[in-house]
Amino acid sequence: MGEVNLTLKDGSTISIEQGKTVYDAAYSIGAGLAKAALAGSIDGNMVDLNHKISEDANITIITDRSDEALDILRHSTAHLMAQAVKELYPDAKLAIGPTIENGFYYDFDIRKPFSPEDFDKIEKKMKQLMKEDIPLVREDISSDEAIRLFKELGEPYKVELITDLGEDTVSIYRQGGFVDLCRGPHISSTGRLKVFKLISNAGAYWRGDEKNKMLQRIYGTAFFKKKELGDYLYKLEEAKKRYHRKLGRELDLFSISDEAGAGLVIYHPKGAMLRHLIEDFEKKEHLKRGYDLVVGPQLLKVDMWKQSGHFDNYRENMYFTEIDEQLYGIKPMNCLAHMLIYKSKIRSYRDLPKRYFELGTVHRHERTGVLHGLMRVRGFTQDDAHILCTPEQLLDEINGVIDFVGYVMDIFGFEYEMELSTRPEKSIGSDEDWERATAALKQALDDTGKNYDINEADGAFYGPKIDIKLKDCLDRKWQCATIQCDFTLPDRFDLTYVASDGEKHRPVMLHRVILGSIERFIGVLTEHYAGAFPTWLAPVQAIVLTVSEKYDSYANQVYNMLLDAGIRVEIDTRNEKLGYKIREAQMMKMPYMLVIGEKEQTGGGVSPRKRNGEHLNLMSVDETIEIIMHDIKNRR
RNA sequence: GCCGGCGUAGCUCAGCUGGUAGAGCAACUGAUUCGUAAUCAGUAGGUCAGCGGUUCAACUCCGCUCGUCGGCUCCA
Repeated sequence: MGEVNLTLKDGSTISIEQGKTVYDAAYSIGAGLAKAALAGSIDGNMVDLNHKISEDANITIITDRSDEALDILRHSTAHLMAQAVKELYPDAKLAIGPTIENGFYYDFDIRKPFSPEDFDKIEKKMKQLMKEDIPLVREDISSDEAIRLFKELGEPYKVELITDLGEDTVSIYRQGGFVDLCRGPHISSTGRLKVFKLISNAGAYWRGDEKNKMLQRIYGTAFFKKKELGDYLYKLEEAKKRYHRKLGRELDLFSISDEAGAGLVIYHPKGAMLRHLIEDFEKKEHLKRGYDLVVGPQLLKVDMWKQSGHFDNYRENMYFTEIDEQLYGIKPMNCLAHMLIYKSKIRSYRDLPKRYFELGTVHRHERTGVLHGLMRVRGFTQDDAHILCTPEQLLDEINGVIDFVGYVMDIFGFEYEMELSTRPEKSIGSDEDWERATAALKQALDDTGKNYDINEADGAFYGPKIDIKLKDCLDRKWQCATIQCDFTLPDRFDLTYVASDGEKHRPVMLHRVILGSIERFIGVLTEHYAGAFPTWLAPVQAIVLTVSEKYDSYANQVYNMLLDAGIRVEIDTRNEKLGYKIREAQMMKMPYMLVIGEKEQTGGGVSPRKRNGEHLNLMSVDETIEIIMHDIKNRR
């Protein structure tokens, strides 16, 4: 046996006997490292500790401090859980068990769904298996052999996976009597899995297809240290305090009432004010960018929905109503009226682009299980626009929208992710159209210099799109802005413009929203600010608080001065102690509390207290107004 | 739509294995006139989500419906 040379991350090299393992390599660097080692990486490929090294390579030892370590730990914990489940419920069939952002899950086909009481049993079993310190052993075997093995074990899902992989060989991992198909790598034995917790269970379709059988999924998480798990669970608890429905009730912004119907939002005065402020902001920003404000009707005759294709493709999601023996569809999208506006005149290339903007309220019949607070509702208002332009103008228009999104998200302080979705299997339009539009979207994304993901085959059936997603308090992503190319509508409605050649041409259409749905945006925004809206957006910007009734008259003067200055102000002259009033205003997350007592009355001013607890000294009312106006002007 | 959890006063929650409801806060009334996150006392408030079933008896058990939460699928 010869020696092999291994190059470490820092560029130094070591040599070990050929056929020795990654663990041996780690040991030769240091006993401490060997002890901490979880796995290794050979020329960029992740491998187990007992992987035998056969030739010269670059090697990295993965310890719990490596970025990949948590993934390995969680993946192994998923196996541990699966082993526990199989021992407790031998009938359960294994499906898949990957790691996800904050943990892992494993899907099982099992007659009786899991309930939270089962979690204790499973966790207990996992702890027991952990104590047994069972080694996880990798084996590379031929696919045929693997299929035979899993057939014997009665694991049809694994057989299906291996068959679909179509590889000559696959790797399996054994831990005691438990066997799983897995790419690896894994930690070397179950004894190293100490900190884990099962979080929730849920149904999940096999391979994500609702035509397939529903499997039972258990979500869990794992960490290296108990404290990390504790921190994670604490973070989840804290996040729940920012949940927009809770804040919506506490701040009296909105409600969703059983009586009115699921998924229908009722805005209370403060929520309606917030919405008004956002809409007002949007109208101004759109006008600045050459959009025209338009308004379409709430329902249109069914013939129009047939012409647009909605009746064929979107009927399940639409509400209909019959009046005078005429069927009408309540709009689920705003595009139709915009088509009619375009068609109301002959358009020249000189008129283009046309940008029609509408704060359009739409209704969609969403399936009951998908409704979710303000994030997913049945009636919502989009900041919708349809841009009709020549093919040559397309790129500029897309760039304009992306800039617009960036500008707006910056004002609200959002980080966002962008995704490009390309042509799906079921789609219409010519290859050239798709290519040109996809290229334009991609070009525009590249021009931003920002990262973006590509979702292959995830575009709309009528065109490719860019989606922009924001995160909620639990880091779940919600699509807000979207920019979609549409090849069907200009065609179906026979939209044309006269080009310089005097001939009629088909315009290109862009469908886009910036905030998406105002409802969803308010939901995300509420969680983003934890309800403490910046002064320019706060439904109530300041509240005048009196120390006692003796100062009511002066306090009312101050209140009127702020009102005259255009500040959204309230006054609290109730017969309560100052501390009580402060507490209440604080819980309502009001940006400015203006205290008025003896000192202020004689001095002719106010003592402002800011939401963050900061006291400002006695100052004149004018000065206070100036400070608040400064916040508003700077959108703080 | 599917899988699982939950649904008790406006809010947060008690209510053991069935014997027909309780607290704190909020609300209302009264007293207190009070300086930066809760003054004290009293009063009122619930067809226990709805409907049906089992039972002498159901908030407690069963079924269905509605709503909601966590997921899956779908989507702004």
